[in-house]
Amino acid sequence: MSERYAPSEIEPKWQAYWAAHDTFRTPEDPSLPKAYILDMFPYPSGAGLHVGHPEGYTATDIYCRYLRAKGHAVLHPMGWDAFGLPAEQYAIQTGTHPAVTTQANIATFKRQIQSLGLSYDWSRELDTTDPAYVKWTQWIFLLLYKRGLAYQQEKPVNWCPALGTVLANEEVIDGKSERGSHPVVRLPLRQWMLKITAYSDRLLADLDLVKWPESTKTMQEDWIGRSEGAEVRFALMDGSGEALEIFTTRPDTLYGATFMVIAPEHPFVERLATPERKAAVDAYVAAAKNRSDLDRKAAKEKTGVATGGYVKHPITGDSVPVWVADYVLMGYGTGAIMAVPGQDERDWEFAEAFDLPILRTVQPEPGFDGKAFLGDGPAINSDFLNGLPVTEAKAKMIAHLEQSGLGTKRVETRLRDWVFSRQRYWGEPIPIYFPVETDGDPRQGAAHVIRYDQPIPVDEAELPLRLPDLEDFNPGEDPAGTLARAVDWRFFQKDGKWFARETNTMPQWAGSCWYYLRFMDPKNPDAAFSAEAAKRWLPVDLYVGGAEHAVLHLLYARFWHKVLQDAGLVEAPEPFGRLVHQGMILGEVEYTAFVDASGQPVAKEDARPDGDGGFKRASDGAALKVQRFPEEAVEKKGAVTVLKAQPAIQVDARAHKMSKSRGNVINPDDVVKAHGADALRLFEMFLGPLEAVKPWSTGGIQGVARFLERSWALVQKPMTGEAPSGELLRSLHKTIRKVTEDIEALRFNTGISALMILLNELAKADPLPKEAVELHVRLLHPFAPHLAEELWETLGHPPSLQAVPWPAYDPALCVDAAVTVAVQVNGKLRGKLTLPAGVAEADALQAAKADEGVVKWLEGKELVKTIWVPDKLVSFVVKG
RNA sequence: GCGAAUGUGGCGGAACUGGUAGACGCACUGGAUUUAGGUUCCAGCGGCUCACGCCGUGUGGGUUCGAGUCCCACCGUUCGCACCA
Repeated sequence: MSERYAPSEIEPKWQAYWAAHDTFRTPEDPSLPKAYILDMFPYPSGAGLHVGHPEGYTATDIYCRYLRAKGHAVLHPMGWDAFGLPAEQYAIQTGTHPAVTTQANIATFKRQIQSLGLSYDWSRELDTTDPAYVKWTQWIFLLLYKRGLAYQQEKPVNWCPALGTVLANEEVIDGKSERGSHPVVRLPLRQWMLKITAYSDRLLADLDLVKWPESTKTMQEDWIGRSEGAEVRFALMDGSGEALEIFTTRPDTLYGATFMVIAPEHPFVERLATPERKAAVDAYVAAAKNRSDLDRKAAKEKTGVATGGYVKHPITGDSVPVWVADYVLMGYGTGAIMAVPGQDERDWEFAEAFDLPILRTVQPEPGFDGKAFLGDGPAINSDFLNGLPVTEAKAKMIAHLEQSGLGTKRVETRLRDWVFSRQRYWGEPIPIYFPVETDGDPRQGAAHVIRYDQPIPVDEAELPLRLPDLEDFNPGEDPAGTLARAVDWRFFQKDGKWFARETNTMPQWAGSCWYYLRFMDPKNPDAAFSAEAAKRWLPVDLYVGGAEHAVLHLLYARFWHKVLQDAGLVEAPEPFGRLVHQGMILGEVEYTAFVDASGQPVAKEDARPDGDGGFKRASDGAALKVQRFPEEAVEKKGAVTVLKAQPAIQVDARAHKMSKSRGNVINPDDVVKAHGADALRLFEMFLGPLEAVKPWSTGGIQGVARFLERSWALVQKPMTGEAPSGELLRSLHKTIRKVTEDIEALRFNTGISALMILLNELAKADPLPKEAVELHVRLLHPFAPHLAEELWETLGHPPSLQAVPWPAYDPALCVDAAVTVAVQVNGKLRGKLTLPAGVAEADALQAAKADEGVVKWLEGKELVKTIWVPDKLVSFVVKG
């Protein structure tokens, strides 16, 4: 052993020890309480690990090491979400097969993760691109298909020519692809859809069963967007007997419906447009079709045109004019609304813009001077509803509509079915094929028709359906995707007939929808996972991952889980019992100010956005740029930070997201090299609460590195065999309690702080009881496992420390013998007393009154009230 | 615009159900050790004040003997959603 703490020596040593001894293999013993602790598995990008990854991973690692020491059977696996666009794009550019790139990236990620000493059971490692895994992803797809939850639909989708793929709405940001910012156009295409909407009620209701951050639950609720209302039929006036169906959440306001609005894509547009209005309507519809989402968002003014047509009000029988406007969306409800300007802001705006009548049907509260009134109040102008508050009026109207056959109660959700196919190469092939009508060999270019209306599932025995090997990964111009070009793979003969395979592949979400299930039973060749494994391990007890997955991944995985539950494969209704999002680690704080072309700093107040993402000087329009200043060049002045050289110039002090372009990325490899994995782990945990967003600080790591060195030094000191006693004993028990409670609550920053306090005390102890040092090492173990193992060995114990039970504390020893009692007079602190714990009220009051700091504040005053908080505080209220 | 979170020293952050604000660490200052730098150790470190003391948890009000913590209004920052009928 070397003289000094040398992480570069001890860390590889213990990593090798753990690997050789299978220290973290999941115990089979069913008598142990189970704990399934899961990290969101990463996409192994070419950039390698980021300091953000170890944050969540270290948190779960600490928790797992603690639980093992507490005697739990811990399942803590790691794997790779390895399908994905970057590998495919790299393949397109270089011709390297995505599998090759993916495996190389996985190797890098694995090396980096292992260098952090994380306690994964690597025997359960999985990779979503592994055919043995793909087989079961496809199997689950077929399960969905057979349960009627997967269907094909021609859909206008977001076709991105540059990526050669269709993107989900949520993957399109401002009309560009989320990855790569390529332009996106709308195009109708045959798609596989998953009927997630069939589960919307359960996905909503079962959020009550899980311990998740409230914000995440709210986001899922909003995403599902359930609203109750009614479907109402307004008869067409053309004598066809057909009706315009609308959805409303405010059936109580039916009497206030002064006009109707339908979406430009609504099928009735043609029928309702009168000959004299047809040209205007057609022009509006055509314009709406060409408007990008960006334009639609940017336009605040309501636009629309009257069709000239009318429908019949179901109750009053009045003729109601029908308008076309793009503020009504075809994708929600029925694509048609009854406009009630009196109680709806959007309808009010539209009515004002086009001079349409407005009728209030809810009495606004006195003094209300707004426009549309959305609040509660008695119904007015509404015949049989008059006087009823909103909720009752709604119910009464729905009952009336149902009785008279004019409408029905209806629940609408914002959630839409999930577009599940991608026109990509690097994904799981969808295990479906179709009959082909042809006279020749379609592989040779014979004319053929693929009967997409007759899908046939691939036989389970034939799974996995593998991807063909290609040399050219270019998607080409065919939106049907890369696989459409692989004709030898695509077309095949069976019993003399030709068939064509589905050329769409699954989205990246597919693999991550069920990986937590495969981890329970990763090598099973006969099933996705066994029933026993599911019973033993589900649900996941703690799931840690980024908040960016708050909606999509977590909602999709819950959906699949519920389908599997219905199929009898899992019992637990929810996959993830407790969920925590680690906060992002930002780059180091940067100081910036505007400068002009000559490099002269310019005050913030003189800068204006130039409308092009940049800034200009207000006075002369000269272009300004944002310049970084070193920390030494700035100082804090009052509430603001300014340049030292020019205190009139205010600088912006803030931390930014780490990004390659900003050049503020911290590579964990560098930190490990400089300070060791234990220091990196400890520092990331010490930075602040796990859930908080926090800036990295290169200097700050010194603090934890010093702490580790001092822990090392402590163990090199002479020790006594005598048991700890007195205040030291109490400190030890208090620290055990604090660290235990903090680990349970994932409050690692304060837990580490408690260890630092203990170390400071131990460093001063003379004599130094060996037992106390051992306790420090045992408590340190989950946080800095390499050092703790090394010190445990130095102390003369056989490895591994992981096998040593977690220390227990005696609550009786967690209280101090003496307490400090604060004395307040009229709420202000006037003195402090040191008294024995559990002191009687009378004794404390007597001591307080006698305290010299307090006496002068009581003299000559009348004592009105005395408050006694045991062991804490005496408060006197005086008058005069 | 709507929704959620958040605001505490120069910095990251502590503070259990209202009860000693600033734990722990970084940076900084002084001292010891050292040829020197670094390391290590000791001490100090919210602001004002010679001091008694006063002020201080984004701002302004309120409740309370007592508010970082509870209530009301506002401001800033971050995240999410964005015409969802």
